[in-house]
Amino acid sequence: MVTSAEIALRAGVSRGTVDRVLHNRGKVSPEKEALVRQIASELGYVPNLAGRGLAVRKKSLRIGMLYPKDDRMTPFFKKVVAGAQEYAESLSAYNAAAVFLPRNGAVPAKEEEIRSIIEEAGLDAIAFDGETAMNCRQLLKELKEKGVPFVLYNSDLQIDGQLAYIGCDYEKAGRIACGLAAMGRKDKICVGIASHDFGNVVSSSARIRGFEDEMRRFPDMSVSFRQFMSADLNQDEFFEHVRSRVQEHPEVNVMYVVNPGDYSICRLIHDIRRDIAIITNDLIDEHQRQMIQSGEIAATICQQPEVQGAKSLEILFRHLAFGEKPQSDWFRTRLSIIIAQNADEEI
Amino acid sequence: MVTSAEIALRAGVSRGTVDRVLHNRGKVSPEKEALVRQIASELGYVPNLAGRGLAVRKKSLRIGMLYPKDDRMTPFFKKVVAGAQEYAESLSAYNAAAVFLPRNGAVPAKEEEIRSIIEEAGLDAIAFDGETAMNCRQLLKELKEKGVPFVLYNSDLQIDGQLAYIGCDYEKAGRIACGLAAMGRKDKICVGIASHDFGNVVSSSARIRGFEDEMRRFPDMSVSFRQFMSADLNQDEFFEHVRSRVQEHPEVNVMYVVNPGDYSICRLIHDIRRDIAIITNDLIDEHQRQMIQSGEIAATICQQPEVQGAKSLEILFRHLAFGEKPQSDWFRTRLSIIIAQNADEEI
DNA sequence: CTGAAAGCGCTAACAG
DNA sequence: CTGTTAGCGCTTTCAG
Repeated sequence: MVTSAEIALRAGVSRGTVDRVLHNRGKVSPEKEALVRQIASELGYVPNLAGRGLAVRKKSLRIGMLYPKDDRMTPFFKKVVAGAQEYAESLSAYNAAAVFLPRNGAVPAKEEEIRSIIEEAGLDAIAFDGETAMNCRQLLKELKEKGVPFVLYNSDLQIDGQLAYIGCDYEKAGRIACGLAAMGRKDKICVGIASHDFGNVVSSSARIRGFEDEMRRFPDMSVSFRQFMSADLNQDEFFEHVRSRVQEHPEVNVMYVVNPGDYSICRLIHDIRRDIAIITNDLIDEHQRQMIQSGEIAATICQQPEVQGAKSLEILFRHLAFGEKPQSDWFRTRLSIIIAQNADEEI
Repeated sequence: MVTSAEIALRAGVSRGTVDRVLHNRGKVSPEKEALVRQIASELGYVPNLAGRGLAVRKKSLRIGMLYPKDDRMTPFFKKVVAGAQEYAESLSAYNAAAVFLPRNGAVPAKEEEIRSIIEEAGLDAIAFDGETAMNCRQLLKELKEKGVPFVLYNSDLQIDGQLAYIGCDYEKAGRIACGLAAMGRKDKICVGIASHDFGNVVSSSARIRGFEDEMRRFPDMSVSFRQFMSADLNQDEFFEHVRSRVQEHPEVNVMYVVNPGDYSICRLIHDIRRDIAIITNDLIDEHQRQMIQSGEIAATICQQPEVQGAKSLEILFRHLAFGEKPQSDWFRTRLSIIIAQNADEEI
């Protein structure tokens, strides 16, 4: 392994100078700078992580993690936060810390509210979930200008300035669901789609788009109905609507239940007609796991919520601590297929 | 974060003594030992990895990685070794190194051959693939007695002495294959099983056992035929046997092709009858990936070969360097389901 | 603009 | 049996 001392020796300068060059910090004469850079690249210098890890303690870094907290969202984001929390423990070795910043997820984010939350916390970097970020565009712009690094996780936003987006490819998730819907079926495939939102949530609509796009591979597949939530419905009425749609469409043999955690809908559908294959997204609940293991739910597509939380912090920390840029501006979490026989895999 | 210096201070001893206690090294008076242990556990002491990482360089550790190398095995073990090699790069930061030790995989391992390979290499720890280990029981016993740590990877052995087994649950892989075979099918499911071995390889027979055991969930599923390799057949004759079996059994609608990399068999089957769903194990070849994406192969179950290589080295290194015992004596690699829509995922 | 030096936490060699 | 010390590679502060 080549060390910075080795480079200093060969370049006839001190380690301090090597460090200044390699971190673009302070002034160094152009000749020395060029020499150091050349020797470093010739020798293939890679800074030692253990050495850095010790030295970085002086920075006392603080990284904020925003997330929506309310009854409906909790199950999914609980797992995101759990993943972040586990990673956060490892930060104490570097004298760094994660600061968890819940916001009221029952109502849309208010930019001023978020601004005060993060200013109060005194942070070196921040992770935003996409839904929160959506209402904070001005704030994000300011962070970019001030040079405070931030990432977006779980759902993306068409802005620039973020260090990375961490999350799955929702269209692909929809395409995988479609592939599973088609698997093994020789007869006509008639799909019902139920989504417990107003049809405007980015993740759901991307999944449905992916599903319907992938349908072109399967000429015998068609969508019989789509049932969304709407403003004039309450929870029970939405359920009733799903029930009647299923009953009105006896030809339906596959239901794509788009939203996470809606296992009560799955039970409802299963109770009407046992021969409908139900495909869902995200496995976040023990009831749901049992329904997969028993066959009530045919398959589920998961998007690694824990990894989303952990990677968001990790990318920010490594950037602050070691100056690392993420390999790509999109860290794609794995989309895994869960069926009865591997439902014990991920929590 | 609590440091060993903090413990030393509170216990009124030196850091050297704390270190001796915490690593069971050298002699310490019983009272001091008890005091140090108590304070350490009260404070929840966790050694700092960065500090250790620097200090461990003095050990100059060498870890051996045995693997079979021949034309037939190469594709799978190439990926194992690639994973190990990538991890090995990170070892240079700790002044440690992995030593790769291929053996002739075309013939069964000879214990004496393996013994001389590893003695020559001068190793602190060794990773054995299960097939090699199977013929080296005496050697493993000696390693255990000498206190040289070793792990088994890819396939397990009923012995004790290894630090861990790193690999998948082959029976579970078979059960997953069965679940996929059943997915969406309402008609009778008739399965043909083809395995490019003599029916005695541990991994294949475990997969078939899992598959057939899981069949009890599906009363309408049955096995029409099983075709293995045998000593009096060459490659082409084996293929011909598979072909006639498929032709003799027009009722077959699912083929379980057990061995990795046998995509030529898959093509053969697909060419006979396009409506047979083919299920395979391990995705190790670009041809195979294309066959999944095009739908010629319906699904594949993968076992993370790269992780097997990397984790084998990691477990040994962390044991030697930091005295860590693995959390469990079986590191289970993930069994993931690959279909056309997610075939771009793992290489 | 540059070098020297201190110190992060841990381990091991060396004295006592 | 126990304390002291050097040093792993890196960053940063302090002099110059």
